[in-house]
Amino acid sequence: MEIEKEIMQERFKDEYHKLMVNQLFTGKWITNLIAKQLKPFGLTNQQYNVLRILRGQGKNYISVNSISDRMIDKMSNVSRLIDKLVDKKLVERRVNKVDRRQADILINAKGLELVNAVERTEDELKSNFKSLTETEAVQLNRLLDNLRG
Amino acid sequence: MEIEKEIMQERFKDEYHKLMVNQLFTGKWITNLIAKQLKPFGLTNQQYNVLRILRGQGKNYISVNSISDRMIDKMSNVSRLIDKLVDKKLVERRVNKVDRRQADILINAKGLELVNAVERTEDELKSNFKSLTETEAVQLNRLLDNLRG
DNA sequence: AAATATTATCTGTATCTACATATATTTACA
DNA sequence: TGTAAATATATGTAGATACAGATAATATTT
Repeated sequence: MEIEKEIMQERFKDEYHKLMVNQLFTGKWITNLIAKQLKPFGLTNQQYNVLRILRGQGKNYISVNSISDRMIDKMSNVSRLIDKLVDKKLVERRVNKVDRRQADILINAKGLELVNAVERTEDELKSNFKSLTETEAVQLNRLLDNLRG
Repeated sequence: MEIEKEIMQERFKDEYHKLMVNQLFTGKWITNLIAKQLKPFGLTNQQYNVLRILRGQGKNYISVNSISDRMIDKMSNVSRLIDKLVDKKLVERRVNKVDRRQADILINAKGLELVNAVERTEDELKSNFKSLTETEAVQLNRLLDNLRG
């Protein structure tokens, strides 16, 4: 649907202003779709993002800072986010032996199983985007990258 | 910058998955830019969004529900958001005489002045998007609308 | 008209988020 | 070596957010 209709606004000052609003709206739209996908699994979007990052590291430990660098939403409290995942027994945390300031994090079997279970529901999520052809998706990716300069 | 570099991920499963991540990342990027713009004015992104909606209504009162319909982020607590704006003496709230369930909201002079003051700083915000030509902006808007189906 | 459903807004609660600051450890360098 | 600076993570706090449910007024049905 056109962004004008989504937020009942008839016109924008210029194409850039419209783009800003459209971008914010679409970002929120996807965030909510993912939140709904994750709800049955008891995970927040950020927790899921962290679990996927950890899965990508395989059996290698990774520091809190490195996780933050790889996150979509580079928020400030990866610490407490990890706390939650430790509480849920999805990841392990231990002090790095070489640099004792550093906390090393590793996903465990239960965590892996959970990410994989979520991923099995991806088709339903993706069905929301199928109105774009792959060519358009490529084009959109390129424009978004350009937008951020 | 390419999204792969922004989040240090080498590859995505497919172009749609990349698009989802890119869209979330870019949405968050803009959200943060706006938050920074608003900080000196003591407003949150949603408060600013509401004030602009109210300004668009001129001297007409508008209900809490209608505000919600027009918001970029259609979150659940417009009530408490309005509370904040009332506390700050930027808007007025009164009970609708015809339908007493309904709360009518109106922006006041101080509120108008504040939105206008923020808007005078828009050029700096927009300078972040100038890497796109207007043609590309039109194209991006169209693709985002298509993405949401 | 009384009972029921619907609508509009508000409130309670747990959790999340942003920001500032604290703590602990390591590095740099005088 | 000893002290300051830098780095990595954690914590305190205020406020924002999502969700469920409460309250109040209006509309609909019987």
